[in-house]
Amino acid sequence: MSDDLKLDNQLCFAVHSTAHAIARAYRPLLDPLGLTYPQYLTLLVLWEQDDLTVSDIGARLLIDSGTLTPLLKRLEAAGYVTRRRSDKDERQVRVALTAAGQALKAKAVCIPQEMGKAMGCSLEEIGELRERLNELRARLGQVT
Amino acid sequence: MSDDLKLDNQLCFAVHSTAHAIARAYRPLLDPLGLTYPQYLTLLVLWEQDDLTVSDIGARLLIDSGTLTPLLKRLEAAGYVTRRRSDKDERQVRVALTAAGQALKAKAVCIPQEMGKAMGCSLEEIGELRERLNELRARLGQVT
DNA sequence: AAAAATCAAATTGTGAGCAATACAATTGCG
DNA sequence: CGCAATTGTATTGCTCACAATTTGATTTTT
Repeated sequence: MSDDLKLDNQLCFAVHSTAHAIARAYRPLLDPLGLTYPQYLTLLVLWEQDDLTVSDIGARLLIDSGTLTPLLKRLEAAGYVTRRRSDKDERQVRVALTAAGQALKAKAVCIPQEMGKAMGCSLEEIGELRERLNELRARLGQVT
Repeated sequence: MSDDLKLDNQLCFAVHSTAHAIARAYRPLLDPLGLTYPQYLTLLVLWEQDDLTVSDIGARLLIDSGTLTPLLKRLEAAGYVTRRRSDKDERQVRVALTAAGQALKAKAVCIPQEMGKAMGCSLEEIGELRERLNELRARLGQVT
């Protein structure tokens, strides 16, 4: 009898459950900012480069417009971003940070350190693990 | 200027996006069985040990009953499991595989090999990565 | 034995996530 | 130029995830 179907032998479950554990660990840090974890990831993208189209953000986060559109509308409702059609190409919606959205970055800078503490491992360990996961994701093929 | 908030420096994003990539990679394998990825994980638990309560399954998968109850109802509607109140403690709902649910295991045995191919790494690599993720998840603290 | 505390599941409400589809704008080709 | 194909976003419908609350059963306390 093979153990291939045992839950504890599945890499997929290790990744899956760790992703959930991470999202849960972020919650107490993000609640005070009124952000969910995917909203935080979206702002990370915009803090790095402002004024992007919906598909730019989707390409960065590897999610599609069906997920992003309602999420961006909630960020807009919260006053952190603006959404307006591009003049050049009216199919595109450009997403830009508001002053409040930019200001939020200052409150967020401490989050990576907090998470680093919660993860309780060295920077080398983190970097090593991150690289392995990125390789794995790349091998699993690109989206869309 | 610190790079702490750069998306590509975040371990959390590597885990998060790899988890999604894995779920997407499973889809073509699970679609023919009429299963979603979380439903597949649930059946992995039951194939290992049948006749568990909802909380037993939740403890194994690290998810709560609010997620599990509707998922189990869908598995019941698909004819793969039965749900009935325990005689001893009527607060508990015992979940058991039907004949169809047990039979499905035979069709699922090839899935881990298929995924192994898609991931394209050795068994040692997989085991190593799995261990590191499990340690990380443990450090992030237990649920509930 | 009755009341209180505890516990298990289900329910409700919000926020994702994706496939499929729709629709308008743009591009490309004859 | 004109039409078809493509592109970018939005919409719909289904599933998953969790917090908070509710319902009902069991155990503990008095």
